[in-house]
Amino acid sequence: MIDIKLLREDPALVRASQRARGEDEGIVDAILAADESRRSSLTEFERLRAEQKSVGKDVARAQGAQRAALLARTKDMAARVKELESAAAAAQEQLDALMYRVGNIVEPGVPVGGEDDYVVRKTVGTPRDFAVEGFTPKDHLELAEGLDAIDMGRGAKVAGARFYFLKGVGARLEMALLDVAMHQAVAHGFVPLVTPTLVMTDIMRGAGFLDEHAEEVYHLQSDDLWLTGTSEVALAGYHSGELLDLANGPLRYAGSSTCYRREAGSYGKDTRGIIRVHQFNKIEMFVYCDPAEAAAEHERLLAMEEEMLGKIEVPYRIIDTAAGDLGGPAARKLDCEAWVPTQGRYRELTSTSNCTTFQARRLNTRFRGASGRNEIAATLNGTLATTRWIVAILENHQQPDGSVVVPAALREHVGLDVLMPIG
RNA sequence: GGAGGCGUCGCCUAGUCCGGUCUAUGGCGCCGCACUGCUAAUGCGGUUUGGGUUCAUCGCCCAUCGAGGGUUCAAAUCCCUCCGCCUCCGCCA
Repeated sequence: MIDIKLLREDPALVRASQRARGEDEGIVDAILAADESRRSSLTEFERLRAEQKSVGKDVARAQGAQRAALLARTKDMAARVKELESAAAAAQEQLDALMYRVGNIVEPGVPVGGEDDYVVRKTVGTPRDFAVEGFTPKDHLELAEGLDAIDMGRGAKVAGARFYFLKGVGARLEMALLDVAMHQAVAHGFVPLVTPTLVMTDIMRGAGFLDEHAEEVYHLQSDDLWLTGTSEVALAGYHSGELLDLANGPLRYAGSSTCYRREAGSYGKDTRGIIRVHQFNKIEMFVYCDPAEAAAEHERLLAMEEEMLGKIEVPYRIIDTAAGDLGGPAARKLDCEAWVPTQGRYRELTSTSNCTTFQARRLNTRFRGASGRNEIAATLNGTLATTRWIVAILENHQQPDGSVVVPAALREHVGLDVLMPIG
């Protein structure tokens, strides 16, 4: 949620941000009006409540007929106070409902437009030329089946479409990848956390995952808990309601969790293999810091992702996502996309977002600012490894015989230099 | 699964049985001022967090005793639900 004071003081800024996102800018005026009515109804309530309290003290002191007279008066007043209180609460609710619909203020410099209007910041590495090498590359699933590394059929039998088993070298490869990512995180001072994957509604909403894409999230109705699509959710909730000490710099965490996504509305997209699945594993970086340091911290998270991508030795590019493609909490989002030979295009492997104070305001996460005042902290997140990385590793390191060379940095963790087809 | 105890403004703590004098007690810590070669000690004052009002300051007001409801003229205090911590019993490993 953005700061209502900012909206009051600089509505044009909020309108511009909404416009950049391709969202309703008329909501700004609706909020100003709702804020006005909230404040006037609150003032009205508070005035009568103050009177009620002071008369209540007289009641305590009064005796006999005088007391009865006061009671008659305060009885009516109590009913009126109750009305005004619920009117004020309703006005607050109305304002909140509108505020929850406003995305974070887009960071200056973010490209304007939609999904296809990203700006490529940098391209690293050169895709292999399989024509020159003299063979047609297999896609990740065909390779994995040859290696007996992924079993989609049995995944579907047991859990349905978009579920799978990682098996043998597939399982080993995933664990190695997550392990290498976690080691890197620790080496850079991140604190490892294995997080809950079920969270309460307040946390899910606070992290910003129930605003527009609630249908993307699995919900356990009988317990009213939500399955997280990323450990970002639990990590954002980790310090909710707390006053942080950031005097020694940002708090940096590396969360490890299984992630669950309903993938509603993606029928027919990426149906082959493990590119888009309902369940996968991820190492996620998460940072709490002073908002003044957030942009610099964002670059640090990106550097972490690049270091990790360097270890799997695949060509990739970095894109600056356009405003219209940002999630509500993000002020800026930078994705690293790896080259997938059989698709002839780059696919997202990591995503790092600067959420500034958007999540922390909802989750009431503050810190003691330089001025001595309590301020809302900034939060950032970024991917360090996911199951999907296997796709890029298999396809980019395949050989004509269907074997796959393990990138040097993973070899010790996998326990193999080359993954060999079975049979 | 069953029985019970507990949660107070940084930390500890009084208050809850029996509703009003709670504007939440006291200690520690912290901040300011005074005194003082310096430090310490001492004294005095301040010290939850949000919000409203105000151009702003001072101030005034509202909410806040784990969270949310309820009863009442009035709730830290009574009732209900939830969250968390602890103890015991049962069951499973």
